[in-house]
Parts: sequence; structure tokens; C-alpha cells
Amino acid sequence: MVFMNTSQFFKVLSDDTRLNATLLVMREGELCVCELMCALQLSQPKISRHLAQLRQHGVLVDRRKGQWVYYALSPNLPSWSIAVLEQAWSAQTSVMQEFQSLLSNMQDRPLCC
Amino acid sequence: MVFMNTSQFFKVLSDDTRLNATLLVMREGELCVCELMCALQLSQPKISRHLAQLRQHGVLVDRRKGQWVYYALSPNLPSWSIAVLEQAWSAQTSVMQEFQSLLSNMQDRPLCC
DNA sequence: TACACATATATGCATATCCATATATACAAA
DNA sequence: TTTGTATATATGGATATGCATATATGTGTA
Repeated sequence: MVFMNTSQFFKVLSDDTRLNATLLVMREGELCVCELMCALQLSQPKISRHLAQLRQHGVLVDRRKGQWVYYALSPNLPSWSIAVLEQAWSAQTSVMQEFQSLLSNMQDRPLCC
Repeated sequence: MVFMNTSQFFKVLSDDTRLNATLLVMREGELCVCELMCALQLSQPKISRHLAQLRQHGVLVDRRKGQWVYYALSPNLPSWSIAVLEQAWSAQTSVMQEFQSLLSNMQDRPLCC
């Protein structure tokens, strides 16, 4: 779904799981589902379902590599939504740093390309 | 409710009525309920309910003047949320201009201070 | 002044719809 | 088969909305 109006974009970001996953993916470049499970400490079906929503609304794109599916920010996002995500990051910095810390301490982390 | 986390802020803006009302109020400075009814072409109870939500979440503040209740952006909004609203305006400019046009054509518009 | 009425806004209630979540299961790759 | 990921289903809870009504203020009239 390429087209998205403004309130729909906010709606997609109105859930903590989706917001944190999006910001973490933005900052890290690309993350697979198991990395997000570890960083956000959430169950696999829960993460997966929210990632599907983000994909369906054109916020994230996915790419399978072997057994893993990696998610990244969509290259088609308009500049205003990137700017909104940057503002959200600035409002969330301290929380996001905890997620980054959990991620960097992850055991058996799959190697990104 | 002064404190608001990031996803809650997005949730408040995730509805067209609330988003458009907030942006219009931001641009016009202060608007009463009947002006918003006219600009957004929506019923009074519907507008009133959404304005109440915006007030309860600290996005708008209200001020009664005679029979009218005027709404304005809260002076306590953090800068990142102002920046988000500005981005939203830029994403919505053409639609918002139609609302501004309806507003300027309103008959018997109450005089703002 | 007192009273009736009009206008602007808010709210209680009922209802329909949407959303998040858990559990279980399916699919895909190694 | 095992591991990683997606999805179907059921369920509880939140949300939006319409209708009717309440409240608050203003206006006119006697």
C-alpha cells in the first residue's frame, strides 16, 4: 500500500511495539524478527504481526535472506514522514538506547550483510 | 494530562477529525467549536467529543468567552510535538487550505479577541 | 427584576466497529 | 527434523458515532 494519508501514518505509529520497532530499524538499518524479539523483549507472533502491519502500510520493507527475514525502512517514505520519525526518536532517545543495549548484548545474533 | 508518551501523541493524531482540528487551530491561533463545525463540515457532538480528547491529552487548551469556547494549542507542548505538527501540516497543505477556505466563507462568524 | 426562549457546547447511553493479544498452526529454509 | 517467521482464530477491550438530553450563557419581554 504505497499511498498513505497523514492520520493513517500516525495510526501506524500509535502502538508502542510498532513505534519502537520502526525507530530501531531506522537506526540500525536492517533487523530481522529475532533481533527485534530480543531488543523489545516481545513474543515472536506479536512482533511479526506488527511488522506485517508496518509492511502493509509501506513503512517497512522486508527481504528474506536464508532463514531470516530482514526489515528496513521503506525507501519510498516521503520526507515528511522521515522527519516525523526523527522527531519521535528524539522524544524517545533514552528508551531507545535501552533497546539498543539489549540488542548489542544478544547471543547468537545473526550476521547482517 | 500533562505527561504523554510518543505513541500516545501519535494515537491522538491518528483520527482525521482530531488531526485536522489540531492543525487548523494551530494555524488560526484560536477557534471555537462552531468555527470548527463549519470548517470541517462535521456535527457538533462529534467535534466536541474529539476536542475533549485533545484537551484531555494536553494537545489543546480551552477558554470560555461568553457563549463560545475557544480552543488553542497547549503552550506546554514539547518542541518535538510542535515539529511533528508542522510536518503534518506540510503533508496536508492542500486539504487544510480547503478547510481554511470554508472557514473564511463562514456566515456570522464570532469575532475572535 | 423575573421569566421564557434561543444558542453554544458537553455528555450519557446504546451500538457498531476496530484493535491488540494469545494460542495454535502453517509455511519456508537448512 | 529443526529453526525462523507468518497467519488463522477467538476474545476482550478500546474507540467512534448517533441520538437525545443536560448545562451554561445570552437575549428579549413584561
